[in-house]
Amino acid sequence: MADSARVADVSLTHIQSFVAVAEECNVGRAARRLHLTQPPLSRHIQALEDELGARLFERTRGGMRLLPAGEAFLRHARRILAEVDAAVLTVRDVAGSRAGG
Amino acid sequence: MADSARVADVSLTHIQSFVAVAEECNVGRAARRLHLTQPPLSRHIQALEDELGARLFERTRGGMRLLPAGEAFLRHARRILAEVDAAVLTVRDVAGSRAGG
DNA sequence: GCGTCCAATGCTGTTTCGGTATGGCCGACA
DNA sequence: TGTCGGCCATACCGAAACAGCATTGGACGC
Repeated sequence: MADSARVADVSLTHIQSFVAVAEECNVGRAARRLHLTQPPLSRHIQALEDELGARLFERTRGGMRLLPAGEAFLRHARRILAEVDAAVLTVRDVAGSRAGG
Repeated sequence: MADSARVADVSLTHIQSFVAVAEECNVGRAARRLHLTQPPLSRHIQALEDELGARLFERTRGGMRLLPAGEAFLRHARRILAEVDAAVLTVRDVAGSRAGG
């Protein structure tokens, strides 16, 4: 259909979850960092992998290790989050400067 | 705390909704384009404005017109969506080339 | 074998979300 | 002036999504 490669069902929440897990190499720790529990975070990763159609982590005995696809995604993920942050700040700045003076 | 300006509750869905409305200058039309109905889309915009703490559109008699804050956000929004698209494609490419050969 | 550490899964209560129906506003037109 | 049509916002409700708890299952160390 004409919807092309639509942004799919990837959500910012899933992306944040992914980055946290990638950095901690451990779902439980990442969960705490996100003020979440392990099961939903585990499902976030699964949902993301499912949506992307690619496995992002290797489940090892000790935790989670990034696969090549995961490393590629991580670079984009960080940029996306940074861009969202920038967008929020920009808007608040523009609106603030108009409202404030 | 260190969560600072965290990506907040802005969601990709809201961003997509915003872009559609910005381009159509009309909630109903944008809704159809997104395979949605007008009320939820109207709520997306409100939620986004609420989250950002800034009004993005001026509600005029004929529809929606971007305010300065909205124009600023639109530029970021397009970049975010493009970045997400790129991320998805990259991952599928990396995973595909490894799986396929 | 037993205890430990990890991620995954089953289940459930709550929250979120989209759709329908409706309201309020304003201009066009007769 | 009264009606019609187009617009966005709100009220309400049923369905889907989500987080948390409890538990399972796999792998290592002792």
